[in-house]
Amino acid sequence: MGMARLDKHTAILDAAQKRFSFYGLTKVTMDEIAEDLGISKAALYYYFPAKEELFRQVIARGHSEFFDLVEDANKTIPVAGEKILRYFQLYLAFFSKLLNLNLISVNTVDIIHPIVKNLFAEFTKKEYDLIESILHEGKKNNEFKIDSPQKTTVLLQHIMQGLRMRFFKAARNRDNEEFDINMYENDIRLFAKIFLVGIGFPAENACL
Amino acid sequence: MGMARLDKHTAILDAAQKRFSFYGLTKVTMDEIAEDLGISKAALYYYFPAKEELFRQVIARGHSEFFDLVEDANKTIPVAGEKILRYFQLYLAFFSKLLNLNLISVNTVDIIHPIVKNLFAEFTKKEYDLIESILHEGKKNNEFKIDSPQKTTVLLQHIMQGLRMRFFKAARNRDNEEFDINMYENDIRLFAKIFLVGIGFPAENACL
DNA sequence: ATTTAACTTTTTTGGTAAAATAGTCAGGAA
DNA sequence: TTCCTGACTATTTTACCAAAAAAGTTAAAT
Repeated sequence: MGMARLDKHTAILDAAQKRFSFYGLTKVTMDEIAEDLGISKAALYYYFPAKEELFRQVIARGHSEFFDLVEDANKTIPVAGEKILRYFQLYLAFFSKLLNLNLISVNTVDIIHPIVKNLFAEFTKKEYDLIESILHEGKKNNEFKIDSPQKTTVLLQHIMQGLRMRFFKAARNRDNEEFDINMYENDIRLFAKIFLVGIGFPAENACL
Repeated sequence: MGMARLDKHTAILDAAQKRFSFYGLTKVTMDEIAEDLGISKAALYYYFPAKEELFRQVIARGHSEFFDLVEDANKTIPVAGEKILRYFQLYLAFFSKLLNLNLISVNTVDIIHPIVKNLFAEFTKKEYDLIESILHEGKKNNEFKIDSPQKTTVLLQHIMQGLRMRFFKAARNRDNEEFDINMYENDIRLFAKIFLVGIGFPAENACL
C-alpha cells in the first residue's frame, strides 16, 4: 500500500533536505538518500530525473516557504517601516534555520554550481521586487526619505548578502574565535535599526 | 655602485608588489621577481628570507600607507561625523586601488594563507580602534546617537568586509553582468549616507 | 657586504588506473 | 498502467606516483 504520488515526492524532498543540509550537494549520494527512505536508487530516479534536480527542488521549496511567509506578513501590515522590519526578522529566522542545518556548504562552495547560481539569482530577483515595492510605497507615503528606492534596494541586498557571506566564511574557518550565530543576528538587528533611522523611519518603532 | 640597503629593500618591495598585485601570491615565482629586478634569486633571498615574508611586507606596507593617510586626516578634522565620512572616502580609494591592481586574489583565495589571515587580523584590529575612537568621540559630543560604539564599530566593519568580499566574489565570476567597480563605490557611498543619518549625523553634511 | 651559479629540498602538476557514484534498463510485482 | 528492483553502463572522483617547477641553501667570487 503506497503513498499518494505527491506525498512520496514530499517525503523524498524531506529526506534529501536532511542529508543535503548537513553535508551539502557533493557529499551526499543518491544511494544514501534512497537508503534513508528504504527504497532503491532506481525508485528515487523514478521520481526525480537527476540529483541536481532533486537538490534544486529542495532549495526552491525552502525559498517558496520563505516568500510565502513574507507575503502573508505584508498583507496584514499597513506601515512600510514595519514591513521592512518584519522582513529583517523573517530573513534572519530563515537563514538561521539554514545555518543551523548547515546549508553553509551551499553558499560557501567555491566552484559555484550553475544550479545554485540560478537559484540564488531567482531568490535575489524575487527579493528585489519585494523590497523595492516596500521602499517605493514608503517613499510615496513620506514614511521614508530616500532618493532612489532602486538603488537603496540594491544596497540593502548587497549588505545582507555580504553579511551572510562573511558569516558563512567565518563559520568555515572554525578556528576563528568570533564564529557565532549570535554575532550574525546582532549584526542584522543593529543594522535594521540604523538603516530604518537612516532612511527616516522613527527609531522608537525599531524594536527588532 | 649599488643602492643603499634601504633603497634596495624598497625597490624589491615595489617589484614584488607589481607582480603580486597582478597575479597573487601563488602565481608569482621568486625567479620572476628577481628577473624583473635584474638580479639573481639568491640575491633576492639575501634581502628577504622567504617568499611569504616578502609578500607579508608588501601588504603590510600598503596597510601602513593607508593608516597614515587616515591618521593625518583625523588630525585636521574636528568633527567626528566628518572623520567617518573621510574614512569612507579613504577606504574606498584604498581598496579601489587594490582592486584595479587585482589584489583580488589575496582576498578570494580559498585556502586562506595564515600570513594573509594574520595581516587581515592586524588590519581589522587597527581599523577597529580607529573607528571605535571616532564613534566614541562622536557619542561624547552628542554628534552621534548610538548605544554602543563597540557594537556599532563591529557592525560597520562587518558590513564593509561583507561588501568587499561580495565584490571580490562577483569580480571572480566575470560572467556576472553586474561586475563593476562603480557598483561597489556606489554601495559604499550610499551606505555612508544612510549610516550617518542612521546614527544621527545630519544628512546634508553627507556629501560623499 | 653583496652577489652568483650550482645545488638540494619541497611543492605542484599531469597523467592514470581503481574506486565511487550518477544514471539507465529490462523486467517483475501491485 | 504505476511503481519498484537488481543488475547494468557511463561518468566522475580519488589515490597514487613520477616528472616538472619552484622554494630555499651553499660555497665561492667580487
